[in-house]
Amino acid sequence: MDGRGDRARRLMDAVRVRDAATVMHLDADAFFAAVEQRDKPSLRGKPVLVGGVGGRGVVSTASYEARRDGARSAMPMARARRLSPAAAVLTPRFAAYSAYSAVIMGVLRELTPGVEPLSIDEAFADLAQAEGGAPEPEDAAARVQARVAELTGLTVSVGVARSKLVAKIASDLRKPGGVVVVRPEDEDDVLLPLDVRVVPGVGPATAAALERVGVRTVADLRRQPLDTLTMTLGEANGTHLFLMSRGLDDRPVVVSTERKSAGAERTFAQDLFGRDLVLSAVDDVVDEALQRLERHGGAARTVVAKVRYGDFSTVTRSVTFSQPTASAGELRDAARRATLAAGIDTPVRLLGVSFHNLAPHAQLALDLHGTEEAAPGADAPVVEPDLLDGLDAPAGEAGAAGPDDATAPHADEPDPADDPADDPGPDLPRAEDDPRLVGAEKPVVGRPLGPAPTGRPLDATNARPGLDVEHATLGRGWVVHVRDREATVRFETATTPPARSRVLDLDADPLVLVEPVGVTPPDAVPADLRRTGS
DNA sequence: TCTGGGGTCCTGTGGCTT
DNA sequence: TCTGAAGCCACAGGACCC
Repeated sequence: MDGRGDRARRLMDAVRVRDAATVMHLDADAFFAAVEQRDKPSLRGKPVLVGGVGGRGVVSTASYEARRDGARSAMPMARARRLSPAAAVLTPRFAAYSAYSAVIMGVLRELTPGVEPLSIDEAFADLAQAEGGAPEPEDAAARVQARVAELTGLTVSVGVARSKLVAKIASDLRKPGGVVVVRPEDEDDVLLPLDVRVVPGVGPATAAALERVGVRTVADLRRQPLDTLTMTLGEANGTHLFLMSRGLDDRPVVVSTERKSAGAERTFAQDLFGRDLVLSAVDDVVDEALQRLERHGGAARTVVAKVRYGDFSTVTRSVTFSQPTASAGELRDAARRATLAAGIDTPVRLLGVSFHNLAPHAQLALDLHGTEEAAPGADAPVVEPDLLDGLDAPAGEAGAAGPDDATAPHADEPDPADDPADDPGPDLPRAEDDPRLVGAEKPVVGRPLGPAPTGRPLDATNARPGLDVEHATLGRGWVVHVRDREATVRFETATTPPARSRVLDLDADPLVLVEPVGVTPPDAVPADLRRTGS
């Protein structure tokens, strides 16, 4: 065997795969849409699209009914609506999804302490860590499904195998509501015929690169020498796929992972143009990013600004401090500088700000004792001086930010006359049929849309289809649409029968935006999943 | 058809230091 | 003093995931 073959052999020998199917992967089916159907009984069995309801929105999740019409995740919402014209289009309610997610993760933790949440609707569970030894995979999967259904009314798909890779692929094979257990001796039969695109890490670009060397299936992939894959896909990705095609994956189930970054970004309904407008919008995005940062340590050393232009090209620029800082002022300044460094001379579609190299507040207090009010430059980020000048320069004296920045030729202002006054929408919330709703979704230029604040009275400016509201006597319901001072609402919840929609005059019958009702967490319900004697 | 928003990870490049 | 190599780091862009 030559040196290259030796390398591949050493690589394979270094992987220690389990000898039994003890890694479970759980995936909630059409999660966002399923939660909406659960909380809104009138939508059960009907097509539902959850995602951005504005003109530039995309679909986060399509219910299975909408998928039958051809709607898919990541599809532009406008196209999904055309494919599924009867679908209810709803804005995401992350607070509700988080509550359901916590219940599902809790169900897994009843089974084993080794639970690794992957996202809001997915997790790995290490059955080998279960108290009393690993249960039978089919048993464990059935119990998890039953328990999730009992507590949330949702269905989940489960895969169990000896590795994360195969467990994840398996959970996707029989959606929705399926259980697929792949024992080691059956792995090749399951894996080899599959399209390479089912392998996690193979997206459109990698799939296209593989196609060029004749690889379409996992079997094709396995026939490729290690060198071919690393030359085609790079060292890390090539090595990864070489091993994955053989089911060689010994990544452990890790209970907690450290957050690496936190940020926010916003796409505007209309492109922004003009230095003042853009910088004002940056401030709003920074505010959101700072809130996230606060939840993940509170301090950061690197600030990255992202600017996407009207032609969808994207530029990022970063600013790094010598020490982490928790000063909102410093972080905000850095975000503004980085945005200017990226360039805002052409119309801006999206602005993003993210914080990296995170550090906890407490550590920061020691490290940066006394520097909070330090003179400019004491801990100055590394940027070109002309950008620093440009930020504070009076209009017309800006440096690299461009000569026209303070005198933008068409700096849009919010236009009160923009409010349409057309037909009311139909019963189900369909933004394109309800111009008021589209209008409400349009940001005041330079002021991106945030989540509607709860506790506020509902009106045409904060209405989004699907949000929870409460009426003094009619109780809880959800917004179908709002036109002027007239709101269409269905007063129903997860535990009521489907309700007809009602039209209310908001002056006579005010409604308040409220938080979603939670679901009962598993530790509040007596159960013993671990010992059910099989 | 016209492309969200939250992230992680990898790669190529270039500067700095030894 | 100059030069090249190697290692490290920061940066920017891109692919990918849900």
